[in-house]
Amino acid sequence: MPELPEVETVRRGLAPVMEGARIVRVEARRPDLRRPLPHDFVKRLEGQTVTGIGRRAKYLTADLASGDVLLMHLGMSGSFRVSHDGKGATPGEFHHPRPTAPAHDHVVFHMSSGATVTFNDPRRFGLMLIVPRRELADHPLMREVGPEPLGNAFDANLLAAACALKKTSLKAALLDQTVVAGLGNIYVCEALHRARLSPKRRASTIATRTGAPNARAVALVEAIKAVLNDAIKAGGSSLRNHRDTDGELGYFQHHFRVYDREGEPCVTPGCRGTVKRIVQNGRSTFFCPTCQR
DNA sequence: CCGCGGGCCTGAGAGC
DNA sequence: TGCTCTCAGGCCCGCG
Repeated sequence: MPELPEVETVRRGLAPVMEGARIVRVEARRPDLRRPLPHDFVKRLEGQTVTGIGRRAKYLTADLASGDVLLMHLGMSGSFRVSHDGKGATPGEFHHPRPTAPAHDHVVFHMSSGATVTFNDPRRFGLMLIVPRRELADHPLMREVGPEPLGNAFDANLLAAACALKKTSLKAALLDQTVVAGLGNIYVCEALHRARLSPKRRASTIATRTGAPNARAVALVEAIKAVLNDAIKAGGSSLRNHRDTDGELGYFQHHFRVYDREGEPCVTPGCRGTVKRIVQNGRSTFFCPTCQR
C-alpha cells in the first residue's frame, strides 16, 4: 500500500515513541512474512536502545545501540499502530497477552517508554530483517536503490541521465526503484499528470541525445518533488490526531488528481479532458490524454 | 535489456 | 444474504 509519503509519515509517527527508548520485549507472533523473520530476531532486538528511526526509499530503519539496523518494509498492506499504557500494553497484558490479538498483528514491540508498537500486515508482503549497520548499503535489498527524490542530489540532470538509456515507457521508468527511489503506482501517475507528460512516452525523451535534461525532465523533477511534499504534508496533518490516543500509521487520505478517477474531468486548469485508465506492465495507469503529452 | 505472466497473500467491492 | 469474481498502493522470478 504505502509509497514514499506514507512510509515517511510512518517514520515520523514512530520516531517520537521509539527514538531513545529501549525495546523491552518483542512478540514475533507470525514470523512468515514475505521472508521469514530471522531466527534470532527477538534475541537481537530485546534490550536494545533505538538510537534513530530513518527511511530509505520505502524501507524504514531502526538503528540499534548494538550496531544492528532493523530494516522494515510495509509491502502492500502493512501498517503500524502505536498505543500507550492502558491500551494494548497494560501491565496485566504484559504478562498475559490477550489470546485473541487483532487479526494480522504479526510483530509487537514493547518499549521502555510504555509505548507499544504493533506491526499489522494482512497480506504479509511486508518484511523485517536485521542487518549490521556497515553492511546496510551493500545489502541486496539496498544496493540497487536509486536516489531519494526529495534529496538535493535528485535533479533533472540525474533523472535524465537515468532515463536516457532506457527503452521503457516513462511510467515504467519512474516505477523502477533504481531510477528513483520510493515512487509507486499512485505517485507516478500523479507526478506525470502534474508535469503534463504522457505515461506512454518513451523514458528517453526527457533527455537529449547526449543524456542532458530537456524541459520535460525539469518539469518532471519539479512535479515529483511537489507531489511527494504535498502528500507528506497531508500525512503529517493526519499524524496530529494520534498524539494522545491510539494511532494507525500506514495509510492516510489524500486527494488525487488522476489516480482512481477514471471517467472524471481532468482538473488541469483550462483542460476539458477526461481521465482515462489504461494498463501498463500489468498495472493501472490513470492519465489525461488531452493535457498529458 | 525488455515486457509479460505468474506468484506471494488477504480483503474490499461489484455483480449476480 | 451469500456467493464468485476482480482488483489492489510492492516486489521477485523465470520466460521468450
